[in-house]
Amino acid sequence: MFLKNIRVRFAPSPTGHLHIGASRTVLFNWLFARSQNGVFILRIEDTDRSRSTIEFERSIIEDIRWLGLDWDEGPEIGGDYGPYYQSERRELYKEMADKLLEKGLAYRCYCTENELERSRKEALKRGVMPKYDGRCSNLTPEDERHLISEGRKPTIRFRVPERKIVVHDLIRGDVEFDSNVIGDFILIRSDGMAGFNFAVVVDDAVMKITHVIRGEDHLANTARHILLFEALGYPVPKVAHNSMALGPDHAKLSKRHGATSIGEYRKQGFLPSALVNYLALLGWSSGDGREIFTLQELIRAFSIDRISKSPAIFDIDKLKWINGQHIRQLSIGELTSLVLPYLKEVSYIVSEPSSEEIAWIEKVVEAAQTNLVTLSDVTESAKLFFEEELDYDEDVLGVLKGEQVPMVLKTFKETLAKEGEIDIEKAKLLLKGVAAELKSQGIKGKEVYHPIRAALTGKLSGHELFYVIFVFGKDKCLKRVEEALRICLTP
RNA sequence: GGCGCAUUCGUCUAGUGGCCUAGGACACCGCCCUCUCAAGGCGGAGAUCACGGGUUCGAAACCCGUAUGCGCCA
Repeated sequence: MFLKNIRVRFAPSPTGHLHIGASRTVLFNWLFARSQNGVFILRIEDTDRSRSTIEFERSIIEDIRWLGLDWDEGPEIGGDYGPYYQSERRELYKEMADKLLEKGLAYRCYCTENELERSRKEALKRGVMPKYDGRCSNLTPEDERHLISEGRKPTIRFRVPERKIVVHDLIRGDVEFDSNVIGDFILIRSDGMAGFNFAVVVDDAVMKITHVIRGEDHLANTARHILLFEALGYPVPKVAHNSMALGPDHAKLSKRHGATSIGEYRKQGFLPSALVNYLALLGWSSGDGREIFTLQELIRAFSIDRISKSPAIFDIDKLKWINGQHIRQLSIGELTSLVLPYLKEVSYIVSEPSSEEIAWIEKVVEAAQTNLVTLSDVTESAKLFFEEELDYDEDVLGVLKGEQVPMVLKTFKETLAKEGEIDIEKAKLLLKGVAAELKSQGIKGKEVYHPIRAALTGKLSGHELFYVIFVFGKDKCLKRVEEALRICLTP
């Protein structure tokens, strides 16, 4: 049933926040690990010290956790294959590079940036592919001594063998590359830091990664990786490259397209379960047409071979729809606690609410639930319940001036006055009763409900009326009806 | 410049040679429900399966080429 001893990893660079594209990759890795009873590893690729920051690292970790994805090895929890920061693995990279140097599979290159740049331009001018020409590949010890005496600091380059390389991609099938299009690339830079391609391979090899699931942008690099795994004497992990996430203009998703980081979606009031659900659908499908999933359900349904090959455009409308679906599946209690921060933000709630207040807020939430697309919509939806003053606009006043209105409101008021505590069922029945009574006097549905809505809310649209009565309670309703009666009786 | 990947309704996708006069979902439109806005239910419109050649009795599906988009290398 399960593949054996699966180990996968997600390896972000802390040079920015966790964005949509990357979070889809984490998700796929995590889902694969969980569905195969495997191990999910988080590794921080902070080799680029100038661009990496601790703030980004924290933000990425926080966002992954918020999405509901946990890791078995990595930052904060450690593991048997650490350290899980590339910046702490310099010695290892050096050791591995030295091994390749010894075996003659790598060599020191003393060319300077300037020299390389010059030959690159020249190649370009001649219309030839600009790749490293291997001029340092056969230096004698004497040559090297001479170059060092000039004060040159060497890089270590991989001696790329002549051969065909076939990448067996789990999503794309076999992809063939010819190594003669790859120049001898840098393993260790002159400052001693490992190059990206070398660090990834060393880490994946030593951490015993069995499956590499990552973005399509690394597909071509995989040819280099395979060469390195073999040179180092490690088994080549299985690879799967999922497509890119694009903006509506088919360009790679970026700031121009609005919110790109997971954190921004969280602030806007998207649920982690909805985001994960949408992300899964963006480039994967269950095959049976099902679209709404919880994380647990995704684990059961997931398989790598159902990941699609073509790039996917991020569609905020569909995300919104899925978010609404997830919001409607929440219990009132759950939704209430999720919505509290938004109510506090606009000062509808100022201090920690008592259990009595919570009970009332839950009523508000119940009324609002089917109207919400994002959690933050609650402030708009619940406005009516938190603001004391009513502002009747033109249309509303028009409705209140209707001929039948005094009678409707009086009937409503008198019926309500006889009631005790009001719950949803009672509110429904009460409205029905009022409507039935007035119907016998020739006043129809709309002429009943509309004025009552206008009187209670000052609006002509909004929540189901019985919710309004339920949330307001008897006294507030009576007060508002009396106010409205005064208005409609004033000529 | 070379190499690689991709291409089915506006968008995400189903589709692994006959079930495809191409199915579903979002968005859009209409109807129902209803005091209203949503939600929900029902229905509609929307894809010459990028294009051109083949292979085959039969192709969205397999092969070749072209175009476009994207990526990688430096």
